[in-house]
Amino acid sequence: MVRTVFEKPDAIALVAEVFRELGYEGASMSEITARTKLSKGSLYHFFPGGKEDMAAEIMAHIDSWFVTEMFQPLEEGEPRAAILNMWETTDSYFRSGRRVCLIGAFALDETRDRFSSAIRSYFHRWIEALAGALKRAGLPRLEARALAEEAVVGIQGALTLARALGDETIFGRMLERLKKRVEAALVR
Amino acid sequence: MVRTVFEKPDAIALVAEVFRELGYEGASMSEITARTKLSKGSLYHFFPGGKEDMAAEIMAHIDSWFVTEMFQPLEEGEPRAAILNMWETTDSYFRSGRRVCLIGAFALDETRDRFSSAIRSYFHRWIEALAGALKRAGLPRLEARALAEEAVVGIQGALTLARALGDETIFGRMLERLKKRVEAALVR
DNA sequence: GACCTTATAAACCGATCGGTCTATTAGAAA
DNA sequence: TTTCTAATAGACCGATCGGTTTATAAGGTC
Repeated sequence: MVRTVFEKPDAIALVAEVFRELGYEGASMSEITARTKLSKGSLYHFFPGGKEDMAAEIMAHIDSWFVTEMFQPLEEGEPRAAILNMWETTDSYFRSGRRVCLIGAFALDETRDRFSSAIRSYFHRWIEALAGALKRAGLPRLEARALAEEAVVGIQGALTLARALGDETIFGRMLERLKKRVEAALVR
Repeated sequence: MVRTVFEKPDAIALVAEVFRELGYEGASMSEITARTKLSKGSLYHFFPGGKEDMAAEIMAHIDSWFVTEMFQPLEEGEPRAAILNMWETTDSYFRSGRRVCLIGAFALDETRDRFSSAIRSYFHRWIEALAGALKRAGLPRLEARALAEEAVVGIQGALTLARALGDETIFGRMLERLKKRVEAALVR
């Protein structure tokens, strides 16, 4: 009998993709084992707390990825470069809109109540980090805040519509518009 | 024993609210009976096809509501008035962001595959209707198309973030921004 | 009041749910 | 090579799933 041995980071990434595709309730243990090829034994070995544990670890993993790749550069780095990096990172992470935002999806149904603080802090930090960078790049505080909010809203909305319409181009168009708007505000 | 007698439109509205709160997979029959006070007998009387039937009827109901209240005015009425009506209707329908867009939520997980054509046509018609009104109000075709897309994207994104952040004000702010942007484009 | 259609209640069904448990294997350490 | 721990496989569990069925009550029509 051939057995594949996984390590926890791989398990997190594999299970994450199933939650992304099926949602929290839709991702049954049998679907998770079928799609990831991880047996129940493996899953409960890595995630003793079951589904809720999996989701929590996945969200923490996503959050820390965004912190290092996007939020910290926005918070601490050269603001204009960090903002340009954000557009790039967003486009590649969400695969030009073909990939769902798991944290955004969790926010919509009752799953939100289980993970409300993780969900809230993810989006809050994203908006605040971007607003901070915009301010350091020269925008007045209120304008920076509004523009940051609008960008994160636009990204989430575009992800929803990309899937709803089955349209591979809408996400890129929206990202381009947001980028132009930010650049226009900065040169003004 | 006291029995309450329902009619189908009431049943649709009650079940819709449960799907909205729990999502398609999360809305189990036991949760639906508990929250709506409709027994299984009643539910399968009104919806012989079960959950899938319920969801399909609910989406059709929502769609036809939007057609009469928003899309047809945008398509046939005086464009500026219809657009103003759209902001109002959107704000009140989504209860200033406290209410989830069920069709948008269905688009995110595998539920989309069951109802893909209904989901696609709802958003497609919304964008096209708004783009048409903007064009009739004087905007060039491409600009009207882009602005319409941006408005629907912004509404969906604001709904996601309103729930994610537990913020009752973000939806109104976003709607106001979109409205301003449309008006600015029209007077230009 | 008799009759009939529509709607309701709840017991019941097999299938699947999330989760537990035991036995076994892979692979690093000595 | 022996030993030990981390990882895997899958049978098994009670609870809940979506759905069916039977019996009964509501409420309009005559």
